[in-house]
Amino acid sequence: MHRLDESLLAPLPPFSFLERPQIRAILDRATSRRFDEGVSVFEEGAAANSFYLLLDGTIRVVKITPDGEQVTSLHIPAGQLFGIAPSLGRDTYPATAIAASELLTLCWPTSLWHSFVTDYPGFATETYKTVGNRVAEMNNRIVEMSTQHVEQRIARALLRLVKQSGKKTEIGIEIDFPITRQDVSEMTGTTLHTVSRLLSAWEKDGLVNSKRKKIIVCDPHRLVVLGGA
Amino acid sequence: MHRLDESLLAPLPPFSFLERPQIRAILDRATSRRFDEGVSVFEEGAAANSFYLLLDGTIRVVKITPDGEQVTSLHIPAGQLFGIAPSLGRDTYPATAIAASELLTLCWPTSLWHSFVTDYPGFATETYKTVGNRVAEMNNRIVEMSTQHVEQRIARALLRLVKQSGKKTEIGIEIDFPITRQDVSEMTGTTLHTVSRLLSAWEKDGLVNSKRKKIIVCDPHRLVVLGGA
DNA sequence: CGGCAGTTTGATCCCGGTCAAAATATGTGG
DNA sequence: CCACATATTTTGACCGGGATCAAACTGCCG
Repeated sequence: MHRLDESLLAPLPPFSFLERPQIRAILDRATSRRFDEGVSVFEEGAAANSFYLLLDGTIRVVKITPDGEQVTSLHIPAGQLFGIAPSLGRDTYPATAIAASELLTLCWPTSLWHSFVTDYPGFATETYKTVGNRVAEMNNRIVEMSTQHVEQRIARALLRLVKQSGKKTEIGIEIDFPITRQDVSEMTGTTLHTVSRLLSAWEKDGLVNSKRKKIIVCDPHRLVVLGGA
Repeated sequence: MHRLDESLLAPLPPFSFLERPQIRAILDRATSRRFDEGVSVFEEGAAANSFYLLLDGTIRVVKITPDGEQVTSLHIPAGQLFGIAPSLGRDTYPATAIAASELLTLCWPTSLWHSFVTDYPGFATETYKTVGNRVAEMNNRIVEMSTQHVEQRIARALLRLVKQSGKKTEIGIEIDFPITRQDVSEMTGTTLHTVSRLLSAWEKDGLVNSKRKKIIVCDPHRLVVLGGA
């Protein structure tokens, strides 16, 4: 295992209050792991033996229903902790984490969680802020699903992805990991058919520009309008 | 303010690890507050000045959309903490808490949160378990809304309420706070009309027995079946 | 170049929302 | 204790968004 640089962690919220030696200590106990696109980092219900920091790539957090349908509850962008079941007093992962793109992660055994929380000032606070944001996002999802039509939900889903993992191009903002119509439908509780029809229509209107596994939002503002006043 | 008894808190999870003197100290800093049915304890977006323990009654956690629609994201039964925005690093309440029935609460200023967490062993851990359960419940809501039909969602919503706040009667298990068709529709993302129709049909089948603002589940098992294999 | 993974598009159907109105409880003041 | 106002529930008729079924099309990779 090659030695990781401290400047990697210093700017990230959970570690931003720490001194270099502390970061060094944290890094020295970390394992670096790579995952290919599509593989799962851990599965729902499995023993939560490790927690992770996402250095590069995007995580898709999914739940799988008894009859095999997938529901995407969240996307996690680079720079955030994930698999932090212990923070909520769980000893098993509440959902499956899938690599939406090739991933680079740091990984610690869950047994270290407690010492991180007690030894490193700000670690707990910052971590719970992250949890808080995710809870807020889930809450919004629930409100959306209860009150909005499919078109609005899809518009908002795209905007969320763009805000979180958008990469500027000349033509618009691109979602910088591979994403299919099916993926979008699993985020919004619809079917790939409906998503396809909608994207086609939006493409005709110049709102988006999408290729196979790629979506570029060209006119975010009009998408916001579609997403509901 | 009359003196509260320590045996009130001792059996509740967040305090179960504490000694009597510690509980005494906590109680002495608490304010006891009563709320009438229908009033709101705090509003979404308001400064989170206090956190609460629900001694008696049921809380309905709602979000209100820009166009005035209400969405119920959670019900909280007696014995649990609520309004614990500080635990997720928020300084404002993420949702509105409404008294589903007459309430009795204890209330502490948010400024005490930090000292509770650091001074009382097990307090943080147990609290985060509660948060974890609520997150899990929200996750389930999302999965349900994405994959299930209205009938299944309503069946599950009733079962959840019955499990959480059920009171046994000769005829079945009764949801022990006033609840209207409208309330159920706000929990499931439907309309009161659909809920009414369904409840009428279920009543004919002997599955439930409902009066104005009252729902009694007579045959939970068949309801589980309806809720999805 | 064959084959799979992803996308598009059409045709059809039905669940559940919307509109409308009446029936039934509950509460309140005189 | 009754009469009226208000809140909740019920039921019917209708309709439309989006799921479902079906099939063709289009990259893309080995």
